[in-house]
Amino acid sequence: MKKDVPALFLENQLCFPLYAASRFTTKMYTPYLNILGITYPQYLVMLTLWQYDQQSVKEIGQRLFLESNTLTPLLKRLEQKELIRRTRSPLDERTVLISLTNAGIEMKENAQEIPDKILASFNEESITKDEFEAFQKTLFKLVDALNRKITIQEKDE
Amino acid sequence: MKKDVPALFLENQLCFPLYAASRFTTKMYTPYLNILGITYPQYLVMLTLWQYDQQSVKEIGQRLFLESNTLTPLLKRLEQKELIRRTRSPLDERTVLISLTNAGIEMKENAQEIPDKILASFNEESITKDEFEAFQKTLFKLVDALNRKITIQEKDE
DNA sequence: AGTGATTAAATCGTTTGCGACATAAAGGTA
DNA sequence: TACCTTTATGTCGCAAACGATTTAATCACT
Repeated sequence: MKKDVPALFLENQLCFPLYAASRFTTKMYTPYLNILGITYPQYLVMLTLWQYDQQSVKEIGQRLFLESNTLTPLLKRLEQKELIRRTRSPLDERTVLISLTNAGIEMKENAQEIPDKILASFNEESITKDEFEAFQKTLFKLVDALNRKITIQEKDE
Repeated sequence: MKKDVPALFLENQLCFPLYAASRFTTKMYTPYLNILGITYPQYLVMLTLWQYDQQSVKEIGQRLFLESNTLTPLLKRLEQKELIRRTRSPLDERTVLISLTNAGIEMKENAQEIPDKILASFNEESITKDEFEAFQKTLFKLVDALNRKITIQEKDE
């Protein structure tokens, strides 16, 4: 006597909304990022560089949960835009160190206003501050839990 | 005297976790979907067909917030796998009606267990039921709000 | 020093996601 | 009916994601 629709409906209620919300938020950023001439994933890489300065591809990957197969081409595009530099580490020739160019550093100024504008467009929404903070908190826990699960999953193979 | 890091850090706290959570959840499904031989977006399309039966590309797009430029190729792949049929509507030759084949209908049985397994793997997590439900609720509101914003944004152009 | 395992990037192929545009059918109006 | 607009798909090109594999450097251990 298993219920039929509910299961396939219910699951829709976590994974799919996350997928939709993620795509929507990316879209919210797009007009602002177009002005800077970068994409959303490229913006995430710039964020890590603005925050933590020079670091290896590996480290960027650990922060964004991405690997070299995604990052290498993306970083090459940022290099072409002359926002970053890619240099082999003299200490370990395997690692590629990513650092900001002057143009990359300067872009931070113009990027500064983006979070404000995104947040501002939510001011009139029916989501209270408490609700928002609780949401954030659970979201963090979720990302953390998922990250652990995925890591286990990968180890199994 | 603007604070520098916080803004670019704070914004990191909504858009990026959503992006990460979405990618992680997709990854959680992958091993189960591999058995069925479909991808996660293809699974979402199958879900709408299992739930609402025959419908147009447009309708599927409205449910998943996707457009024909994404759906058409994806649907052709599902057609190649003989899970769906694509037929022009006789009433309106512009619309393409998507319906399930027998194989597509049968796959529902095997897909049934997936949500359970995903949920089960969260049982031991430190997220309470109340917390989870509050999270879901806010997530829905967020998707709704974002959807409205995006629609306005697109109208502006 | 020599050699097998590990590690960091990179490459390759496939599928998405999406902006911009094309095509063809249907609707609306003079 | 002729013509203009709207609508539903589809095509194209680019940029992610990501599994699988490759390459080259470093490590670990004898």
